[in-house]
This record gives sequence, C-alpha cells and structure tokens, in this order.
Amino acid sequence: MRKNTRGSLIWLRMTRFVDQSNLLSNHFLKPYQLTTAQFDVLMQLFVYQPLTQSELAEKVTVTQGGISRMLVRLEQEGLIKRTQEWKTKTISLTDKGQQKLAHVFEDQLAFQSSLFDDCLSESEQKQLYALLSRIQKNSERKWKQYKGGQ
Amino acid sequence: MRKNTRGSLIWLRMTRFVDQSNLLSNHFLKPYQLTTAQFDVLMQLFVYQPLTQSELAEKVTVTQGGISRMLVRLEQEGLIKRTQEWKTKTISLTDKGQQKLAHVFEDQLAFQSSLFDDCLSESEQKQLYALLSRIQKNSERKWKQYKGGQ
DNA sequence: CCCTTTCACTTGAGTGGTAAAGTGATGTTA
DNA sequence: TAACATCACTTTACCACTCAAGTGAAAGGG
Repeated sequence: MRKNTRGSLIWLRMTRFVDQSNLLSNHFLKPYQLTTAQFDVLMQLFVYQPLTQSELAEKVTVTQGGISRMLVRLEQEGLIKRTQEWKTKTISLTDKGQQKLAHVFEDQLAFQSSLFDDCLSESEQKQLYALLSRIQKNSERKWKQYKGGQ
Repeated sequence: MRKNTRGSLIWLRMTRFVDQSNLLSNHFLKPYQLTTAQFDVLMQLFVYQPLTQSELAEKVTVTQGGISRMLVRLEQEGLIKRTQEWKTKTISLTDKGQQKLAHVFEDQLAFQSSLFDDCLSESEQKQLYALLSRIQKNSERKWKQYKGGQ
C-alpha cells in the first residue's frame, strides 16, 4: 500500500513546522510570562476589541469551552476585563494587558518574520501567502460546513 | 504601531489552517476511535518501525514525557507493543494496530489530499511543498539548536 | 567495590484543546 | 402565566502537550 500522497506530504511538513515554531515561540515568550496561545488571544483583542466571547473563540479557532477557561486565566492575571451586558460578556484589554502586549509585540513579530526571512525571498513569501490563503479558506469553509451541519 | 508583517500573516494563516484541518481530521477519525495525534504516531511506526521511544518522540515533534503517555494509552488499546531490552524500549505495531491502520489509511490520506486538491493545481501543490520544505527545515534547525543548547 | 554519571523512560503540575452536559437569564407561545 | 426554547457562557471529563523533577539500570573511575 502507498505510504503517502502529495497532499499528505504537504500536511506533514506543515504540521511539523507549526509544532516546531510553536515550541520556539513559547520559548521566546516565556520571559514575558505568556504562552503562544495567550499572545494570539491578546493580539486579536488588540486588533478587534471589544469582542464577545463567541466572536473571540471564532477568531482564534477554539471552542466556547476553551476560550472560557483561557479568559478566566487571563482575567486572573489582570490582562483583560470582561463586562457583562444582558447575557453577553464583552472582552477588552486592561491597561496592564495593553502595556504587556506593547512590550512583547515587536519581539514576537520579529521572531515570526525570521522563520520566513531566513530562507525565503520576498516574492517567494508572497507566493506562499497566496497559496496558504487559498487552502486556509478552503478548510475554513469545510469546517464551518461541518459545524453548521451538526 | 504596525499590527503585522508578511511573516506574521503567513504564520497566522498557517496556524489557522492547521487548527481547522486538525478538527476536521479528528472528526473523520472518530468512527475509528483514533485521534489525529494517535494516527500520526501509528503512521510513523508503520513506516519506520521498530523505533525507540526517543526516536519516535523526535519524529512526531513531541517531548519524551508526551510520547510516554501516548504510548501507555496506545498500549492499553493493544495497538502497539513495547519490548524492553537493556534500558531501551522498542516500539512496534501489534497485528491489531497493523489492521486498524490498514482500515483507516486510505480514508485519512484521501482526506488530507482533498484539503489541497480542492483548490490547488498540481503545479501549485509542488510549489507549496517546495516552499514548506524549506521553512520546515529552517525551523527544525532552529529547534534542534535550541534543544541542543539547553 | 562504591560513587557518580548517564541514559531512557516515567511522573507531577500546569496549560490548552475537545465534546457534551449544565446554568441561568431572556424571549415566545399556548 | 406556566411551559418551553434559546442564547451565551461555564463546567466536567477526557486527551495531548510542556517543563522539570524523579527512577532505576548500566557504565566508568577512584
């Protein structure tokens, strides 16, 4: 039996890359007392705040339950605040969260960029981004279809 | 302050894609009572068995502790066996594991392929694979360097 | 021959994720 | 108005992962 297809090879490379770069990212974020997942949440808030929990969960590809606990922790750290109106909780960064993010920001973006700048030219990065956008939209479509159906 | 770089945009698309496709993959594997991580381990064993725990951990980008627990579960399910020689445990698939994998195999490869076949041409997939190989090797180098240093 | 190192693996505490069941306010409807 | 549905969030139980400390067997040096 065949041991792979082109798709499976791409998939393998990509998951390995993401796993490895997450480890590295956690390493670089450790001095700031943040994890990669937490940074992701704070970034989304920075760009789109205020958001409801559901909207945030959607943006970071996490379930309701998952975001609920992450936000409990981030709230305990004093990095975000949740204000309840009606049945909805609106999430935004506290001043402390805002400041922390400002500190981490440049470093993390530089780290992320280095993963690609090291070995890909400008135009290759553009190509890669274009291809990734297409497959990500495809998986998002499939995912929503699956979630919608059940 | 700038909210992104080209690298950070690529990184975001890729992590979202991997997260979403993992969800879908877990969904498709559920009828077989397997998770994506378990399938990954079984596949590596299928291709490279026999392996020690350390070699396996390396291949699936997981720590010693992580692989230890996964293998306990897979052993309880009777899908793998671990035979101790000296201080090393050698891992291989049981007949049951071999059979299970044979059943799942085609479906999972077809699923993985569909993620790309849906929206990328043959030559685009080749391009994508080439670019990913380069960045994955780069991150692997950095990761090993980091692990080696500490 | 004991003492230490090393090596491969395990364990503990904690984070991050899922699915599925629970909670508690706010409509909606007979 | 009592019963029901719905919506946003929480909780529970589980898997997967990390780091760091622990274990136990073998190997080497005084």
